[in-house]
Amino acid sequence: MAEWNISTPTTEYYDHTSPDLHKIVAEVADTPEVAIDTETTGLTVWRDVPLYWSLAWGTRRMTLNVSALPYFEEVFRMPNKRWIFANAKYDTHILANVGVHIAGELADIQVQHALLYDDRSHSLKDINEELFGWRWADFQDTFGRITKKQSAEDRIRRAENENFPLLVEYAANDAWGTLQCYIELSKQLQNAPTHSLFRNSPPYIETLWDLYQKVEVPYTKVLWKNERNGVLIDEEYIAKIEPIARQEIQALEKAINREAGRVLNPNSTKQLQDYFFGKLQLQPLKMTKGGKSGVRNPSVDKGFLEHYAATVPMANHVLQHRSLTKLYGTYISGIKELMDPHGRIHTRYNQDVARTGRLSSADPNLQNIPKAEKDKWKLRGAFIAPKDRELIVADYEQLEMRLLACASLEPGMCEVIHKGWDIHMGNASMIFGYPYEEIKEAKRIEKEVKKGNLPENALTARMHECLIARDTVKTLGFALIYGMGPDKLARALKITRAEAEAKIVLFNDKYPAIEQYAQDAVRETMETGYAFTVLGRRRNLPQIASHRKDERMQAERQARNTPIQGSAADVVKMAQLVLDQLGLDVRYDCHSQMQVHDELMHECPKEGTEFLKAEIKMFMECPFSEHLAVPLAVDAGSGHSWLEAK
DNA sequence: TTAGCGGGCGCG
DNA sequence: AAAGCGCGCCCGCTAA
Repeated sequence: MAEWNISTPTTEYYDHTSPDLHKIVAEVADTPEVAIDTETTGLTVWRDVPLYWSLAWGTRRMTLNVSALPYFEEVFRMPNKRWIFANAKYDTHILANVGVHIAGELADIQVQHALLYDDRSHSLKDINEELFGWRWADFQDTFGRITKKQSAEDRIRRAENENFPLLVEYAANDAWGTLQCYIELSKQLQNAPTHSLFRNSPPYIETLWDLYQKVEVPYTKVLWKNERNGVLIDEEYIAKIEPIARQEIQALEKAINREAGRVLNPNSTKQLQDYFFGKLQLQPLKMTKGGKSGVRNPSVDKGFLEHYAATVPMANHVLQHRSLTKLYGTYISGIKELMDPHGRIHTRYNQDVARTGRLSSADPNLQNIPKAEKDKWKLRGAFIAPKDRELIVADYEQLEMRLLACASLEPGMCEVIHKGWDIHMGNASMIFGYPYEEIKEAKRIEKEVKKGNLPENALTARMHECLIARDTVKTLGFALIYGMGPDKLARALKITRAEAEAKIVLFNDKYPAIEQYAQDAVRETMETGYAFTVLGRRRNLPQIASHRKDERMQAERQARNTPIQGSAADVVKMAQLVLDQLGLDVRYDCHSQMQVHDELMHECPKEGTEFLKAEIKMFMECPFSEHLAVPLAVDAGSGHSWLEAK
């Protein structure tokens, strides 16, 4: 009858009154690997609690009432157990909310699945369908849709009364499906050989199982701690900005309506297109992609608006309106709902979404908060340390460039790094021939002029040339390895296409190993089907053999980029693991609370700041040190807020 | 009323 | 003919 390739034993049910409960507790205590899942009041990790939970091992599957949870407390404290989850961080937050802390290992089938099949969905139900052809009704189909009026708790409570067996079956399916996936995916990981991007690679990664078990499993707990700690938000700071921001936005909207002579919503792409290209008959600079319908329209993006900002008042107004409303919606009016009762926000770090192995961050996304230079309200100033504590912010200096040097072994670039030169100034010197000291001096003078300590004319024409060379080479480096075309490069550098092409030729002439690396990366991906990182993480790129040229070219650019971006992610990940293993939290009350790709933020007692800053810097610089052709460098600062610490 | 998509844009 | 990569969020628009 069943179409799926999986058996589903009869489901057991227990609560605190079940006479056999002590037997189950004893059995779980004797079982080394147990799958577990929770059904909860909602999805907010710092607030919601379990209502039911389910277990599966061997041929047993059961749903338990939350009232049975306390009887397992000792079992959860046992250190040598492996608890198998689908999205381990979520369930362990929910359990921690009722005082249950898991000492054993946190296995996660979503993380496993992401290592093997980076380009597919990693949700529990999708994985089961993919592996076994087994799909059971999801939460919504079982309990009804969660809306503003009907919470997850409401839905489950109703099922409790109306169709209890259905609830019991649903919860047990989740744990059972998780267990079956774990068994299958573990096998597949063990049978998946991999290798490092570098020949002199870390020797401890031979299969994807090694990567999973040695890196990703402990990393889940590190992320859990980061999420749990959260970051303190200065509520007064936000409250002070809010009315000012709202007023500025309203003033701009008034100006826009006056200019248009009617009500014009500046957030509407369509209305803007009508205005600029219909009413004003402006010349489009480029077209949008067209999307599903394939209808390409003239773009009203930032580039277009900036082009007309000086001559068309509306363009200038819309430009300002965009940057203000973006910040307001996301970080001023939006952030309050995400704060816990102690004023902290708890972002979710997603370990299995970015194809390169990077993290992503959501609710809120802490990885795209504006930099201070661009942000008139200085939102980073709202991220603070509590009284008597301090924030330490440490970030890698040009991590991707250093890894590119390692991957390409380009002698010029390696030399620049070994000399301890600033990478972009050094590269500019190597490629355009200006003496390094002269570029450095030009940069110094520029800084003084900007500060107002020196007059404008302190910057000579020659110095100006030096600075242009430095900016050019910085853009060139990123552009070329990732496959940017000469057209876009010309636009980025504000030069002609012919000039851009000449600069590309010069760059490749002086740094030939860079383009060689890129070609090797593409060739390896064509041969193996994968792009590899330093830890042997691999990204499936089947489109590299596509007969469609645009698809193939995109895959080629991804094949160039992934080893660098992914290896950078590996480095930071290893650094976080090392810092966690040092036990800075238990030994010095110093807690990691944020990762922004190449930057880590810790919160510590004020008096420990200087020591801990040095400690963090040292251990961030050490991952893979014996395997890399050039050293890594970390810049660490501290302060009361994110703004001050940088 | 809601879901999904696309445009646009912030970060590294 | 045209070509950086990787994310998440806001908004408007459209379909159901």
